[in-house]
Amino acid sequence: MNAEAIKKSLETGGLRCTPQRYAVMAFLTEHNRHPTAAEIFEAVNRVDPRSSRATTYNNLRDLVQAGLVREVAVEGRAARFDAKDIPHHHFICDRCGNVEDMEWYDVPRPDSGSLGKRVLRECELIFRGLCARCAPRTGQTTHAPRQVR
Amino acid sequence: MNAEAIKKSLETGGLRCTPQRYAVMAFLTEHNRHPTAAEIFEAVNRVDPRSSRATTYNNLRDLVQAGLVREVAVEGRAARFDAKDIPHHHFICDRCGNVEDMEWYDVPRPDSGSLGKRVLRECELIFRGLCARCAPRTGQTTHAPRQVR
DNA sequence: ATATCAGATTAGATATAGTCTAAATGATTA
DNA sequence: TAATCATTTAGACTATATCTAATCTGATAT
Repeated sequence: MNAEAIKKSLETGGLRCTPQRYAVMAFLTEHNRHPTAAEIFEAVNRVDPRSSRATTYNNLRDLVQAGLVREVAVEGRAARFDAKDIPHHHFICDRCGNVEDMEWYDVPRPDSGSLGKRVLRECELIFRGLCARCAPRTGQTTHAPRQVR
Repeated sequence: MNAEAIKKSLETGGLRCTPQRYAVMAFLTEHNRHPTAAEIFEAVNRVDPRSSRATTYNNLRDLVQAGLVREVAVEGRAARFDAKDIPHHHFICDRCGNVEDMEWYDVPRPDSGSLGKRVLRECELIFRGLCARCAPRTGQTTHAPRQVR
């Protein structure tokens, strides 16, 4: 996503394209490593324009509300963020907590009976297990049932 | 799940059945409202045996590690817990953050190609939208893209 | 050009959620 | 009984995120 596209997507989302907001969005589109708010704050402050911690959080919240960014809550760890450009699912590592993108495929929706009066917005598939780096290692995971075998 | 069954499931998970641990597990099997750690702490302290905050957290972590309890991270809110007795998916309300059980159905797994060297433990389906209580109301959601229509 | 004003940014205080520590207690084994 | 290990506890501490009140910015109106 280039500068113009980012600018446009912000405006489409009803958000003014401020330097700080742009920096957050640009960082997220350039890195699909699902950074935490703290990492984003650090990253955008390594270069101008600077941005305070509060602003980073404010902008992340605005971007999530506008539907441009997704917030991924991870058990026992800081939330992670990623640009919602290409649809995808997530793989969360039991051991290191890293979030990785997984190829998207359609998810069967629940039938309207079990949905009741609820209004469904999206179906999200989360895979859990050990990531490629953690799989070869042994030892205990931090946030998952112990591995039975 | 009766007292004996809870006791047994703890022991199967390699956990001693202490009064405090039992109280946490019993509360979770009796209430499928996905309480937070704070709510569980409060609940088990309304009756004997009392349990400190640290113990409540310790026991929740032990129960999760033993695979008896599931921890559900919710964006911007405290984690929620539920007994893993009957398999089910989750519906998380954009507005109030409540977690509700949804009828379980089999999820198509990713093909081994996209999985790579990762080791898959489970596939979790999360539905998002507005719960039955929030759906009729208007106004802004806290942690979700604004509703376009 | 200047005034106005809503939105945005800021530093730092505050709140919330969860973990850690060290001591005491309780259960199990030798 | 003595030794050992797991568990519990109160309260300190850490991490994550939000709030506050002052200031700044830039668009629009005058």
